[in-house]
Amino acid sequence: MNAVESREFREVCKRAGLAVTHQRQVLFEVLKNMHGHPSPEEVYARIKRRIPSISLATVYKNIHLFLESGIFREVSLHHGSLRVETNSKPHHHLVCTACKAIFDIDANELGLAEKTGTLPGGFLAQRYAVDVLGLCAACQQKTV
Amino acid sequence: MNAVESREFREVCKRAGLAVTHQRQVLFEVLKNMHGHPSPEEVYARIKRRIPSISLATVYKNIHLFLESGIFREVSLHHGSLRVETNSKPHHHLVCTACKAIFDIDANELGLAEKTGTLPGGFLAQRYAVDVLGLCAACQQKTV
DNA sequence: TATTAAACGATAATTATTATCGTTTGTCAA
DNA sequence: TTGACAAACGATAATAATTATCGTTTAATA
Repeated sequence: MNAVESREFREVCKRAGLAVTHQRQVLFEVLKNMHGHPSPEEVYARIKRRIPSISLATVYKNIHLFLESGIFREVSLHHGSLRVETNSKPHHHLVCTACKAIFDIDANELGLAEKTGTLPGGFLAQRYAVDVLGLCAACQQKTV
Repeated sequence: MNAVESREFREVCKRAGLAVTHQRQVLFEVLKNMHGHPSPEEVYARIKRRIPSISLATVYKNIHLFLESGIFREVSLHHGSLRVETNSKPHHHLVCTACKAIFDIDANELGLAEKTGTLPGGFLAQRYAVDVLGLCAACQQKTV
């Protein structure tokens, strides 16, 4: 990491109220240089090559801090335990980023023009699952 | 459950190649009558009121069978372990329902008209996370 | 450079889920 | 109807992912 990147990282930490530690800095770099959607274990394996003594717990804690601070995002907004969809009508989800509540919205009410058929790359699109992220009415009140 | 519903359930099981058991039938009814996005534990609590001796393992096993057979869906397509998004550009996901692979696609390449601002119900929409479900090129070959 | 809060590493604990296994039940053919 | 056999069941052990705890180390800042 060069001087400019290092300064940037210090800025990022300052904004998030995080101390600048070696582990945190290397994790940041590693994540920036990974591709796709790595799991904490995969990140841990990678960062261990640079800091063999690092703990898996430190990786988890710092990934969470990065997510909370908006420095990185997670792939699935509602990962965690299995949930069954009981609404059989075509619908999408309104996900409140504050309270994590999920509301259903009818597909036609959201009115997206969903392209099915073959997409670039040869992917055959069959169905769209849309999460609209934002704030529910109740949480908008609270944050005012 | 009346005679018509019972016949329907038998049909559903026949199509899925599943035996018609009492536990399975009650689980089916309970799921049909629940709302939202219940977890297996919540379903278990509910079904226990009608079959106190039922095992949590049975609930899990049958929920999975229902999901595999397409009788119900699960809320998140890529639930399970935490994944970090390393692609900082606005993009969406192509999710292969066969091999579970996730490919990124640039938001503008997908070209959805995303309505932000306040939606019906007072939800403040800030960002869209779209999963396009279908089959990747490789899996289309296999299923031919 | 001394103080203090934050972060670290090791690891125990927890949670969600899956596997195992002996017993029971549903299916199907005779 | 019944008997054989596969499927499903309940109890619970095992596993995987994640989080909590706690004594030690390190960074912030006065």
